[in-house]
Amino acid sequence: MAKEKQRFRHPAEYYTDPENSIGYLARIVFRSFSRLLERSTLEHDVSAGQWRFLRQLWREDGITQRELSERVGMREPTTVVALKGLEKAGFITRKKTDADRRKTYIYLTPHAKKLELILAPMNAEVHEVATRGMSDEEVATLQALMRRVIANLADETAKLSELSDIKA
Amino acid sequence: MAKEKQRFRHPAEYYTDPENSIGYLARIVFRSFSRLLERSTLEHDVSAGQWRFLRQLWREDGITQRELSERVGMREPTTVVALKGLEKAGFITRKKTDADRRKTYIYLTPHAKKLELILAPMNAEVHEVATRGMSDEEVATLQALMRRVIANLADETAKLSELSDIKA
DNA sequence: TTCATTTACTTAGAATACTAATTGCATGGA
DNA sequence: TCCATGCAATTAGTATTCTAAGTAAATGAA
Repeated sequence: MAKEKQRFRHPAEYYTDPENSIGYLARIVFRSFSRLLERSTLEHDVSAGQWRFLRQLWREDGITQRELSERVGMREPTTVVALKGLEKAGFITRKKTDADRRKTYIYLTPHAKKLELILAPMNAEVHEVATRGMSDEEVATLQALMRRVIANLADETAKLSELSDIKA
Repeated sequence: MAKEKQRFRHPAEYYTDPENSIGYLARIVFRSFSRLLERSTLEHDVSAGQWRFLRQLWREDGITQRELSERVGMREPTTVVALKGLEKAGFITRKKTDADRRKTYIYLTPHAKKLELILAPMNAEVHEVATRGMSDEEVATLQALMRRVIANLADETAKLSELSDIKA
């Protein structure tokens, strides 16, 4: 049992025991979080997907579609579809200018702006629930470790993309 | 600055700063992880979604569709669609028995069984990349904290479901 | 000036996941 | 025995997300 401390690094564990996989755990965290949040937001006709766009617009109103996509971490076709829904539901309006006629600027309607006071605390509540019984340090540790995982995966993805760019 | 240590528990931070939200971070971890894994598995015509079903079947061959759904954490209609794809691709076969003619048992084909040796280590590799530069202890901490978040959210969801059951 | 390239957005088509409703089968109490 | 109830799988319809390919507008180098 001298190697006991090594057990988390043994590859076999990751596929015989999915419950230990960071990817699997992150999926469950994300989905549980989203579903719980959606229980509240749906009462105001806002889905979890729409919530992510609204959250960004509460911070930065009047940005372009492309900027919004980047901030939210979605591809542009996704944003197109989401904005269609948000526009239809009366949460946003789109505006074009003559300065650059390709760009579309997104603005919140007064209704959507008011919703911030109701919806934004809902996320905070779910966050409180999710971190119940955890100390501030533990929460900070979790955030920091997840960010390191994200950075590691982004580095690797960038490295692999470079390689395939060279091949192409 | 006496309250500096409290900053992670202040609700306002969770919606003015999405980057700190556990839900947001988990989403990025999950998606980065899946995409990186898929880069490798797609070379063997296995998508990230299919991989999750195969992984479970490598552990437990011959279970029912319902059991498979539960283990993988998917709803049954999702499993139906996924299995259709897996069957068409020659990874699984379905069998019915007379004992209970409602049930469908899922079996891996010899081809899919062989793929375990190739595909399973790919997950381990991505896991290695994701946790690069982290000590075994840090990895274990991350896993434990995510599990606590999952347990917290599950508790709350169960509590809310009970409440709505009573109302109904 | 002109046209190749880049940028911003859109469309088309697919994969993955859900809820709600349906079908078919099994089972246990009246 | 029979039927209400419950279980297993499916179908139908929708939402969210993606990639690839397309359109229209702006830009910059020859």
